[in-house]
Amino acid sequence: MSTATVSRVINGHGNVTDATRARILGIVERLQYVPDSAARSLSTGLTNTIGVLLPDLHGEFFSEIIRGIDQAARRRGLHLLLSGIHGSAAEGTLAIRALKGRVDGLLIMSPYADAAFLADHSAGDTPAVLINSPVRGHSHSSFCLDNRGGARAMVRHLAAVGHRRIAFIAGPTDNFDAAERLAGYSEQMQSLGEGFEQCVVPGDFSEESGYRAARTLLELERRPDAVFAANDMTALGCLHLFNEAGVAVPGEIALAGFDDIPMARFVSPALTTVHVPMAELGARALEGVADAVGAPAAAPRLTEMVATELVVRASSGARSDYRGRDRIRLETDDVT
Amino acid sequence: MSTATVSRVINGHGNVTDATRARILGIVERLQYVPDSAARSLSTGLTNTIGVLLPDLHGEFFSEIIRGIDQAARRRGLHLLLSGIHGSAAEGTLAIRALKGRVDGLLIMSPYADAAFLADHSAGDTPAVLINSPVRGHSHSSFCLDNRGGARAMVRHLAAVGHRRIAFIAGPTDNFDAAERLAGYSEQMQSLGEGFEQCVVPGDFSEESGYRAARTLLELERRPDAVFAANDMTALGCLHLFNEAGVAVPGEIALAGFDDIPMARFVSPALTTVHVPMAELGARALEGVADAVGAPAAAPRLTEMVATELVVRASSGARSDYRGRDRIRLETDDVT
DNA sequence: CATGGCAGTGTAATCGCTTGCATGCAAAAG
DNA sequence: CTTTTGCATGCAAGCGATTACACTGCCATG
Repeated sequence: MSTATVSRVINGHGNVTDATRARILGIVERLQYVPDSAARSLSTGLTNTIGVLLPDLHGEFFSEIIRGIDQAARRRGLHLLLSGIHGSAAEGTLAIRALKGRVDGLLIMSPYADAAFLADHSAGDTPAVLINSPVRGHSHSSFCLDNRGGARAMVRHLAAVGHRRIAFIAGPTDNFDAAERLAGYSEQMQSLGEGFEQCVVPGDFSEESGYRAARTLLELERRPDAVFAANDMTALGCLHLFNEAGVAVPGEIALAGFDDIPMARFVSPALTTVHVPMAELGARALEGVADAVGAPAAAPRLTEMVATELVVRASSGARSDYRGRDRIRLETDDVT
Repeated sequence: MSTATVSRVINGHGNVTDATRARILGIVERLQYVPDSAARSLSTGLTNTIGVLLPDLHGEFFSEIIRGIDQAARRRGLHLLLSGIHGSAAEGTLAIRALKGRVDGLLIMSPYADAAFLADHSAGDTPAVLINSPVRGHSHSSFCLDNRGGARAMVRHLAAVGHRRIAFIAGPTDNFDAAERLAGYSEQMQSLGEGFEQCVVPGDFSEESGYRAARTLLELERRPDAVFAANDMTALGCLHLFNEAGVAVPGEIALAGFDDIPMARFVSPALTTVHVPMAELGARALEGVADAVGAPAAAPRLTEMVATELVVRASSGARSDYRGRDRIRLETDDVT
C-alpha cells in the first residue's frame, strides 16, 4: 500500500481493487486524514480556489452578489479567496498579482476597471471573468447587468403612466453602471420623441447627492413631472427633500430609483425601482470562471447580459391596474 | 546566484551583499517573478490566509462584518478564504475540515455554534476565534457583541422615557444573540423592580414574526406602553401592523429594535435601536486570529466584548435626541 | 605565516502530493 | 506448459519554494 495507491483512491482514479480501496478508505477515516492542499496544488497546479475582487464592500449589494457567488462555488466544490479593492486600479493590480498562483480563476467586479487590469492580468494564464465592467471582449468573458435596458424600461413605464417631463439624476461620471443607466435614459427619452423633455442633473449615487439634486429640480422654472434617480439611495435622498418641502409623491412629482435595495419597499410611498438580481449575477459569473478554468485558453470569450426587472410601487404614480410591455413586478400593497 | 540567495532576498533574510540584492531585485522586476505560493506553503507550513466561516450571507450585517475583516486582513497582509455555512453544525464541520491546511487560522461566526465545532476543530492545530458564539473559554478566543448590555441599555432608556409596561419580542430560541438580548431585557426589567411589567412574546428575527407578534400584543387586555423587538426586522414588522391598525407610534405605543440596520433611519417614525458595530467586531476578531497564528498554542484564550451603542430616534418617544454611549470593555476569562 | 572567524553564496534535502513508468502476478491465449 | 495480456501496485521523479549545512574567500589575530 503505497502513497501512489492512496492517492489514486482519494482522487478516484480507477485501477484499484475494491478490497484495497476499502482498506484505504477505512484507514483514512480512522486517521482523519486530509490531504495537504498546498502539496496537492504544487503538484497539480490547481488550487480549487477562485479569487474574487470586489470594489466596495459596502451595502446590501455586495452581500447579495457574494451570496450568489458563494452558493455557486459551493456547488462546484470551489473555495473563495475574497478581496476588496478600495482604491484605484493600481491597488487592484496589486491585489491581482498577490492572488496569482493562489487561485485558478479570477472574478473581478469593478465599475472602474480599465485597461490597466487587462494589461496586467493578461500576462498571466489565469482565466478571469469581469462583472459589470466597461472592458470588453478581447481576453476575458464578462457578465453584465442590463443597466441600459432597465433604465429604458423605467422611462417607458414613467411615460406610460403619463409623465412627460422626466428628469434624471446621474451617478458618478466614471462609473460604468451609472453611465449605462444614463445612456438608457437618454436613448429611451430620445426615441419617445415629441413632447418628452430630458433633463439631467449630476449626482454620485449617495443619498446626499439625491437630496441636493431634488432641491435643484424643485427650483427649476419648469418643474419635472417625474424624477428618475440613477440608484435607490439617490432616490431616497430626493424623497427626503420632497417630504421636507411638502411636495407630494407621487401626487405632485413621481419618483423612481434603480437597484431595489430592501429599503425601497419600506419608505413611504414605496419606491418604484429596477430590481437587479445580484445574487444571480454573482452565481452566473462564478460558473463562468469555473468553466473557463477547465477550458483551453482559446475558448470563446463572451459577454452575457443579466436582465433586470421593473418593480412598480407607489412612488411612480401608476394606477394599480398598470400593465406594460415590460417584464414587471407589481407591488402595490406589500404587507408581509 | 542560486535559488537560496534569491529566496533570502525575497524574504528579507540578511546575509546578502547589497550588490547581489540589487541585481536579484532587478531581475525579479524584469521577469515579473512572483514566488509560487503553493510551494511556499508546502515548505513553510504557512498560507498567510485566514478562513472565515459565516452563518448566513444575507443582509447588511454580513457585509459590514466582512468589510471590517477585509480591512484588517489587508492591513496584516493576509488573504481571506470565505465560506458561508448555510446548514447545521454538520455542514460547518465539513467546511472546517475542507479549510484545514488551506488556512493558518479560522474565524468562525455562528450564533448556533455548539460543542461539535469545538470537538471537530480541537483536533487540528489551527487557531480559531469565534464571533458571537455561545462556546466559551477553553480552547478558543472569542469576540462577542455585548448583546446583553445593549438590551439593558435599551430597557433603561425606555424606562427613562416613562414607559412601564415594556414588552419584548424574542428571537429564535436557539440563537445565541437572541438569547442574550432576552436575558438583558429580563435582567434589567427585574432590577427596575416595582411598577415595571415584563411580557415576552415569541419571534424569529423575521419581519413577519414581528407583524404577528404586534397583533398579539395589541390584543392583550393590558396593552404595553412600549415594544422592544429582538432585532430591527422584527420591529419593522411591528411597525407595519401598528400603522395598519392605526396605532400611533410612539404616541400610543413606543417601539424599539436592535441592530441599527440602515433602514431603521428611514422608516417613519425613525426607529430607536441599538447600534452594533459589526465592522469593528470583524476587524477585532481578525486581529485576534492573526495574533493567535504566531503565538504559541498555550497563549491565553480570552473573550473580548464589543460594546453596542444606543441610538435614540423618534419611535421610542424620547423628547430630545438623547444619545447614550458605552465604551468598549475588555474582559478576560480564565485560561486553563 | 598559519589559523580561526565570519560574511556571502551555493548545494542539496525537505515539504506532501501526483503520476509516468516499471514491475509482478494471475488469468487468458496459444 | 509457455507466452501473452492486462490489471493492480510500487518506485521514484518532479512540482517550486525554504533552509540547514557546507564551502569559499578575506581579514583579523596570534
